[in-house]
Amino acid sequence: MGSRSSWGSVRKLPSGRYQARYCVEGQLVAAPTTFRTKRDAEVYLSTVRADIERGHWVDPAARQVSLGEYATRWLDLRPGLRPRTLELYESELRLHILPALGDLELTKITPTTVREWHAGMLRAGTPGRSTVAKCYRLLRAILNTAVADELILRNPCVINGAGTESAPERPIASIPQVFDIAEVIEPRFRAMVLIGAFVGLRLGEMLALTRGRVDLDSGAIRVVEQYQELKDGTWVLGPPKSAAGVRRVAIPELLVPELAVHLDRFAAAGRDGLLFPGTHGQPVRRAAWYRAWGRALATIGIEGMKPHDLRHTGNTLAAMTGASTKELMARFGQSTSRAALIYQHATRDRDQQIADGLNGMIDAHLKQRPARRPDVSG
DNA sequence: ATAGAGCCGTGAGTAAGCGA
DNA sequence: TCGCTTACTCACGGCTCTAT
Repeated sequence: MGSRSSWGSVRKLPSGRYQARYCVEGQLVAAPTTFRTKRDAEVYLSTVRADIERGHWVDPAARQVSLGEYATRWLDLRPGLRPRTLELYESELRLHILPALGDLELTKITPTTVREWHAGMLRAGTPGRSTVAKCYRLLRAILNTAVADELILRNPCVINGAGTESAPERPIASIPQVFDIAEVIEPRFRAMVLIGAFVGLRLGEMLALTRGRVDLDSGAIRVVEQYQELKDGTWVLGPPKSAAGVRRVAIPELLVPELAVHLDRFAAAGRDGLLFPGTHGQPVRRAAWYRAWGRALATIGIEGMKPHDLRHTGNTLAAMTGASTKELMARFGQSTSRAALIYQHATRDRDQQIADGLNGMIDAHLKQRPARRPDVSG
């Protein structure tokens, strides 16, 4: 006969050891281990009771769940992830997280475990810092869910700043450079360069453009979807990166004839015909575009510029026209002012140039006339 | 403003294709 | 078969949206 209270009990097993059990939500839960003395079992029960009262109780069954099992389930329960993100998470888990931590039970993962895993990657130098930060963020996200599921008390990912990545400022193509690139790039990509720079579409958005989305009469492009290319080479047509990505963007008038020529020569037939079709009717492959870009830049001797930098050009030029941040966000499909500001760094540089120019004019003016002190007496 | 989370871009390495 | 080009795969690095 064991000792009892309203919620838990201790009993002596045939082995002579003591087992503590208690009732949670109508279920009888046994302690994960047995105890040598009845007193030890009772102490255990009292700590469990205290945890329950503080809201800190964790199901002992959860202690058996390994990170590997939990991470797999975590991914399964996120059907809303975009395909590319799913691919990314799977490879981060497979390559960097699970080999090191996958066999550990959730409750065995301590801040020290995480710290050692994280420091180990940084020390090794592979993967790069950006990937390390990504892996850390994914682990933290998974363990946050484990906290919410009440499988662990707190998240052991507590390294300050480990989840953030620093992004260097990107170069910006000047208007002459944009046209230089457009001039020498494979002709089927010419319009892509111009649209990228002066309409500022994201690559996936350009790939999903069809004849029907381009209205040369009113001079506008409707962006309503984007194409993503997966590892296995399949294509996924989906919504743009954010809700703000669905938009109508006006085309600078001088670009209209360029687009007319492109439609004529390169776009697939029909209203649903892709603007930038690949050789087999599918959207043109990213790699083909990057290669063409690389060759074009090599031809004209520009270094370090990447296709996505065209979008910076478009944003920055648009900012220089005096567009407000709101207007820029609408044009470039950004949903936060922070994103818009990322693209406006060069405008601050430009402002400095303006100030410098003014300075020169004032300087020239002052040199032409005798110095006169400002009259501050009256 | 910052942290957390999600998404996209890039390029090295390798396989496949192809003409000489 | 060789040597070159193109296509493909994979893993990494960077950007940006959302929540707080």
